[in-house]
Amino acid sequence: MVTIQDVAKAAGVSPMTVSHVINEHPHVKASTREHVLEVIAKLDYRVNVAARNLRTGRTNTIGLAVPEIDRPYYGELAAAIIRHASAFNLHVVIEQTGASRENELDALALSRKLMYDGLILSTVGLGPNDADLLPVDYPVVLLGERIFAGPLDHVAMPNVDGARAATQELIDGGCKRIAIVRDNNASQTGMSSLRFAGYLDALESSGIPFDPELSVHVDEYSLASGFDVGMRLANSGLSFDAVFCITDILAHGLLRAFATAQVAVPGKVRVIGFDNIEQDQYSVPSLSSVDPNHDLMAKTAVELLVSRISGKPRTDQRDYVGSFRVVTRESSSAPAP
Amino acid sequence: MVTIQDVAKAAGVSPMTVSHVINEHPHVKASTREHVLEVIAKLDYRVNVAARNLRTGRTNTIGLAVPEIDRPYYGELAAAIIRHASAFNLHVVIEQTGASRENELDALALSRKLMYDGLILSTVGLGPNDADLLPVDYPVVLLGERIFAGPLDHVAMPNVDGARAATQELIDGGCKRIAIVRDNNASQTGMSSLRFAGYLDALESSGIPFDPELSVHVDEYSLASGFDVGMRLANSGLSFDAVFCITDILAHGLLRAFATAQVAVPGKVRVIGFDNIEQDQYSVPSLSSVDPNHDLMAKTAVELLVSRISGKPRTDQRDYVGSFRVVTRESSSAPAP
DNA sequence: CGAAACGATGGTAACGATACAGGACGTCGC
DNA sequence: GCGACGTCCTGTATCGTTACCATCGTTTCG
Repeated sequence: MVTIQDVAKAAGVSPMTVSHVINEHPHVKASTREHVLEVIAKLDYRVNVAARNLRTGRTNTIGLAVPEIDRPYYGELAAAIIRHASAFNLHVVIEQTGASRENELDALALSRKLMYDGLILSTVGLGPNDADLLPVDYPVVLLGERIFAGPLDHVAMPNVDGARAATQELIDGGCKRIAIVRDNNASQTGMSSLRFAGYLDALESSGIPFDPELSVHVDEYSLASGFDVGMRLANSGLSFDAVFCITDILAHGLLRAFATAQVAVPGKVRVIGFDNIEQDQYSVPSLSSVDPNHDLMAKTAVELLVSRISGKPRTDQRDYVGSFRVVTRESSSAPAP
Repeated sequence: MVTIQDVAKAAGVSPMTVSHVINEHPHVKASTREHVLEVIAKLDYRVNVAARNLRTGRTNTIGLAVPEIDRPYYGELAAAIIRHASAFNLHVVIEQTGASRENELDALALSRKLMYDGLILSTVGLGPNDADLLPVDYPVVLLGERIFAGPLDHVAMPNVDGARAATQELIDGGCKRIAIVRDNNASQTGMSSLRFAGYLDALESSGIPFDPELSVHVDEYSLASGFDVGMRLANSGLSFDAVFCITDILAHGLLRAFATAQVAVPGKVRVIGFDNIEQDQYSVPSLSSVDPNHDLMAKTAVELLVSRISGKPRTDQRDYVGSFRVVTRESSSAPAP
């Protein structure tokens, strides 16, 4: 392996000068720089990142812990985060936590092994009781719900407002019996509860009573669960004229179930989701949704993390709650005559 | 920061003993181990990964370079690779190359900076002329086409056979005018050409003449392109009774276009894709596809890479070509009476 | 009973880069 | 003419860990 020493020797300068050239420090004569660069090219020298990391105490790498990277929502988020991180010369390591509490904590532990300069953690499994386990002295940005009282930076979706607007969209379409599909996590702080709260809000302000029978539950956010719940609803004998799925992936599973069960959407039942994943535009029918502006969330999270990494003191814990807009598509529109 | 020295001092042993404990070396008395572990826990000591990397020359991290992580195919692949890599205690850094040649080369360069122990490279942008740029002395597994003559390990999909089988599925369904949607990359070695070859094969062995008008092209593999091409086909006035899309993502865009243009699938036109992404089961209509067994490919790629990393000489460059099966769903089945 | 083998521990020297401090030289201002 | 400052370059001392080898008991076995 060719080291910085070898380059220095071959170029007739000190290792420090080579280092200065590599790191684009000023105060290196143009001719020297050229020459060193030539030698670097000739010897095919590559910096040893491990050595640099050890010396500088930085890795230029951040961790991104998400439940599963093959869910479209997280895929799109990860893509955006990687893109924004690369603007700061940061690499991104993806940890799949499978929404398990242990794995989320593992990701944190890794960060603190100095493997990452910081961590963006999409919490799903952690609960309020885990607040103590979170490091205060380490750059972490939580993406998702504000579960903790602790002083951590936080980028959240407009869950309550978005869900209220989604429900309102259905109400505005004349629907009165609006089912909601959510997960059965009892936590009061999770996404599910927040979106449920928005749904209740919207019902209440329109004077529509909430029917507990119309709140149906899934175990996980997947197409398969959405399909199951769609089938259950279709065959339940319940009367309903709309469904709000708290994530798009559930909605797509449910749409498929309704197609199979011959429940016309939007003819008989209107459907709306949340997340505005790309697929929404291309399903049959296309899916109305709440667009939380992934890209901006990703950008915000990265910037927040970068500012922590570069040493901003944690005195001012910051919360960012994104904006949203409702995107109306076929699934919640009046059917063509 | 608490170092191994601090632990050693506090435990009354040498740093080496602590190191042995951490790395689970044998020949440490159980009581000593216990005690050291206690001290580690008490001091909240964490290994400094950078120092370890420097000393051992390994990072326990591999790179995965894919065009875009938010495409379902790559998302599913990445999820599988991360899962399999973690069985070897390897972390995965994802680089998005955007299918550009430069970025693919960059990913390689990073690897050689010893940032990664090895690289799984999903080539799309590189061409046969770039063979020289590929390192022979570095663990790399190519995922995708065998573009290079060079001695690199390689995990490929059964492109030709899979495409032949997909086309045959349509022929078996009685179709005679079968369109193909592929990209307009002229390279003879790329996925597009291979799948096209399989398509031609199938036509020929059934004595169906190939009509160049039925070969339509896209710029990229995306829902949007699939939609465009679907619209173009629907409005082209061409007569066709089936479409083979060389990736599922194109097929889903196309299905949506056909829904919009009121081209009945499978009633009027049958459609089949390639990749068998999860979404295929849940679209309306559900999409027939060729399943290349992602998970096995991911497993193979990781294992191949691991064997190179652990020093197997590169004398026996290995090619692995996966198996496949055709999954028949609504889009290529006789419509319900 | 002595030699060999083994189990448990520790000393030393890197791994390859950069932080820091400082030296040599030239230029500028007054 | 002389100090002050800026430019360009270099020597030294680590960063925290593990590889390698040595050491010292203790056990085993012929």
